[in-house]
Amino acid sequence: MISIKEVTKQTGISVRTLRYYDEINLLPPAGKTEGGHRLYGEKELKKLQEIQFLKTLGFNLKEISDMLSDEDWDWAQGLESQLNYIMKEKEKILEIESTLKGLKNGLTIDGKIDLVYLNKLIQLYKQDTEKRKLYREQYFHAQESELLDLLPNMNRNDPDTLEWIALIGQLKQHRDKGSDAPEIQRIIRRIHEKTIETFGDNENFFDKVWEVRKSPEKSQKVGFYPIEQDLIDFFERAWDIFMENYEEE
Amino acid sequence: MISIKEVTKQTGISVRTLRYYDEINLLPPAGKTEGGHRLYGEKELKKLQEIQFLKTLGFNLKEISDMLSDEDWDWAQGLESQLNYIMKEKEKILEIESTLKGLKNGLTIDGKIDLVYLNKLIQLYKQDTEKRKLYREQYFHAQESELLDLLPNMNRNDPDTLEWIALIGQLKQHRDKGSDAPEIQRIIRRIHEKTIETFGDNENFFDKVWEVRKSPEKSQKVGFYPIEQDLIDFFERAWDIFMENYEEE
DNA sequence: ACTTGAAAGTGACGTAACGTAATCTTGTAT
DNA sequence: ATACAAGATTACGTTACGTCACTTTCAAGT
Repeated sequence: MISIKEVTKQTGISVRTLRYYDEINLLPPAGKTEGGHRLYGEKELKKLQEIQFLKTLGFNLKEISDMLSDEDWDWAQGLESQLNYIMKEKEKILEIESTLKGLKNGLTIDGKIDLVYLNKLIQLYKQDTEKRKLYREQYFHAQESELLDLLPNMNRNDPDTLEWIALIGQLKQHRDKGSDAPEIQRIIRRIHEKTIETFGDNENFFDKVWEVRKSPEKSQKVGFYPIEQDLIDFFERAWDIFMENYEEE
Repeated sequence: MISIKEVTKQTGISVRTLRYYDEINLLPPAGKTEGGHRLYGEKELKKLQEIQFLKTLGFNLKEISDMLSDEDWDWAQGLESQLNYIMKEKEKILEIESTLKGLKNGLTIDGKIDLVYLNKLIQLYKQDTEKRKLYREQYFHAQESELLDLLPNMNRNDPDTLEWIALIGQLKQHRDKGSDAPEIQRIIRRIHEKTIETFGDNENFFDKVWEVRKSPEKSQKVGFYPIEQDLIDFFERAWDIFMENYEEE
């Protein structure tokens, strides 16, 4: 029989917790002193460890109580349903993660956030996975469709995507300097390089992407992140200027 | 100006929720009727949508309140820290998932669960990833080490692992029938087939695995799931019988 | 035996975001 | 004018404890 203090020392579990477990009858102490101080034995220590372990599995105290008190508890069933629950939680978390990343990327590009608009966009995105796929396949071949995923994807967070997004963001930032300004042309050069790195010299594909990109409706249907029309126009002008100089060399 | 009922119709949000948002001053109604009934306008509807959206991102109402009331809210920072938080939650969930799967598999093999023992095992497993790797490399070559992961791994849930586990479980179930019983020999035959499917005819490797498997200490160091000694012995006898008949053919 | 400080006891309130009564008042359609 | 739906207020329940506030018990030293 050891004191409550000893238990907390050995297990790291707080006094309050032990009192609470006593209160809800999950783990009553083995006995009490005359003065009413709780005393615990080996059996209780073991049960305490079991409780802690089951807690790490995400069970709540009620469930744990049932499991440990019911001699005929159906572990297979219990674990299965807990796993189901956890898988659903995982799905939720993964969705949140991808939405957050999308938001971050959108913020980098736009500098501000229209929450309601983005919400709609995301709802749309979730619902229409199938439709979007069909629409994509109309415009692009199977191989090309894979290439599409290399474009800024909003929901990814890898260095590659980040650079695309950073480039578009920079473009926007310096837009007021005019499409032939050296800063702009430097950015365009990098975009050009990156395009070649990413897509090789698949010119045809690049043109197709550009055609879709230029139409907001088509962009939405394929699932591109929306970029303001005037930024797209601005980019096109800057791009043309760059290509003229580029071809002269 | 629309009534509270209209709002719930349009948004699906409960009356209680709206009252609560009013109470904590997150979303006060645009006005009230003489009798004190709440009235909402377009602005409030939009804000409500924003709140709902931010809630799906895992923010709590206090945070949302701050974000929406502070004109200079640092979205980049806020999203970043929320993403951090979510990533930690994801880690937790993933750990729970893998532990639950391990438990399920252990249950299939043993038919019962010693929670404290398993807890220790899992703690050990988490701590000693590095040590285990080193130990593995002493016994097995690099390529072989990859093959090891094809063995029943406790924390995986793919059909392949499940079949290994089912086979071991069946073996245990019918152990009382003796190592030469037809049921046992059928199971062994399947194990033999599966071994060849998995490892090809890398006999040398299989012998090494077997050597480690036969020693509980070595098994633990390499990270194999613990199987009772007498089950291993039983399997060895059954295996020998099978191989004799097999080689005669 | 007496004192004293640490350890333990028992309430009771707070947390997050509402759900769920219970009871009373207001709005509105007939 | 009346009836019935919709709304208001108040308050308790939920989870797993943390954190006071105040009182009592324990163990050690004198």
